[in-house]
Amino acid sequence: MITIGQLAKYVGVSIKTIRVYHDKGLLPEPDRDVSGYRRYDAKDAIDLIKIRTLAEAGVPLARIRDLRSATGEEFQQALREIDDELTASIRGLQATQVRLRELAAGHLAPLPTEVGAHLEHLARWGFTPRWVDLQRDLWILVFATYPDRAITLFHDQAETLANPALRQLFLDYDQAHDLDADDPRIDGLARRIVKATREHYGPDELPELDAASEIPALIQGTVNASSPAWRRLDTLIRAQLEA
Amino acid sequence: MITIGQLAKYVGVSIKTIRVYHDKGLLPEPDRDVSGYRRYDAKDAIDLIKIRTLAEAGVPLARIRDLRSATGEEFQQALREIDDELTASIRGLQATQVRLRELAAGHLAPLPTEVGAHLEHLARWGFTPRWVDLQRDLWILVFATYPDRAITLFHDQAETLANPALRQLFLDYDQAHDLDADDPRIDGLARRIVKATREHYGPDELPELDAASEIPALIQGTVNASSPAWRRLDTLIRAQLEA
DNA sequence: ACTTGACCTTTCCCCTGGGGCAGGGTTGCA
DNA sequence: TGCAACCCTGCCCCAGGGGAAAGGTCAAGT
Repeated sequence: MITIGQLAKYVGVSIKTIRVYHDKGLLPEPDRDVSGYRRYDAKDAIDLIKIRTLAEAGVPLARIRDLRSATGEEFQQALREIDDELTASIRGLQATQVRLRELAAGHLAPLPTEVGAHLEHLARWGFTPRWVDLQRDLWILVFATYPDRAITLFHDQAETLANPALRQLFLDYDQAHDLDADDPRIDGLARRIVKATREHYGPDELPELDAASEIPALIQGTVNASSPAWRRLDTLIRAQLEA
Repeated sequence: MITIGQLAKYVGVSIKTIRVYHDKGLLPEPDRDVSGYRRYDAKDAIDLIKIRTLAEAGVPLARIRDLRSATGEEFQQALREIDDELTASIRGLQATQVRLRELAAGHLAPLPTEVGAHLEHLARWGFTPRWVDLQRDLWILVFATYPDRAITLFHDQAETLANPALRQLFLDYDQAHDLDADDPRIDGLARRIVKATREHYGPDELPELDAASEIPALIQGTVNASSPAWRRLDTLIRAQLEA
């Protein structure tokens, strides 16, 4: 009949852990000797080893406790479930490891240099610093979120801005920030943007809308929050494109 | 400038999680709007994504917080360490899975039938119930701990007990339980046991001693605790074998 | 016989990584 | 003007223990 300390050392857990298991009903309290010390036998040791095997598999203590009163068949079934969960969490960790390595491999780099160059272009084309900052935030987010497709999206956007007529639309969008929400010029701008969008993508497919739902609504939220006029512009454009 | 709820949804965490990260200093508290709501920008979003990547790798929040002030080189070094730890914990889970499957495969079966038969033999040979119980505990433990080697050890032991002269030594060990610790018969028994051991294994290798250090000290502890005479016997045998 | 150190007992609060609730204020939309 | 859906802070809860306090017990050495 060994003491709690010997049992703990043998199984490789702390004394505290064994007492916690008693408190939570995982391991029955053994008899005490004359001085009130707990005294354990070999059965307790193998019970404890089983409990630890399950606990190390991530099974919550309450579930291990319930398993104590399970039949053989229920127990086997539970073990299969636990095994599956274990497999899933191993897969999860492996996926995390992949992401960790992507992080290490430099996807923390703020932005490709060509994007930085493009942002400087914007200022020279007459966009406000506010707009440039917004664009920087947008591309950081897009590159963080869709590292593989971001550069394509970026080239597409850069090409659009190389066209002076289209660029003017964006300049007008930028300027609209400070208009009153009910300024009639907003309606005109919305119509022109919708028209250009339809010409660019055809009447059937509107990839920009799809892209916009993937490219974080975060940015549109930012845009809308900072100006009532922009909010109205967004509402008008969406309504006309969906019509 | 988005709200906490939008940020949470975007990154895929709970609002609570973000607030916890503020409290723990992982993510700086952003500015508040006029109504006291936190307002976030894209930088916060990518910071949060980085934090989540590390947190999902099992990195404690305190360590992630410290990483915030690390240089690029320190950060890369930390990532390598985290990667290694992740590999180790995946290995650990896989090992747990193996043990879980052993458990499911029936290593919970108390004891092979031939061991049960052997224990009944012991009683008929004149061993006390106390000795038989001790042997049962021992074999339960050995089969739980070394499932692959236990049956070999058991056959070895059964063979030894089939020899009447050697069996008498164990019977004498059993009987010695109730002697006084300073009874001279204990010294005689110790000498006979040491002699038999040397004859059985030769003078150079003493596999029983090695096995005894692997086969849980738990049992020897139990043995020693239950009788001063047995304790003395153990001490004498060890001293003479090591000499 | 006494001390010493290692062990044991109980109770209590601490930690991490959040979840959930209470009780209140704010915003947007009809 | 109402209502749902936000947001705020503060609080307690969970698992799975760690560690400290304050005391009882045991074996060894002197």
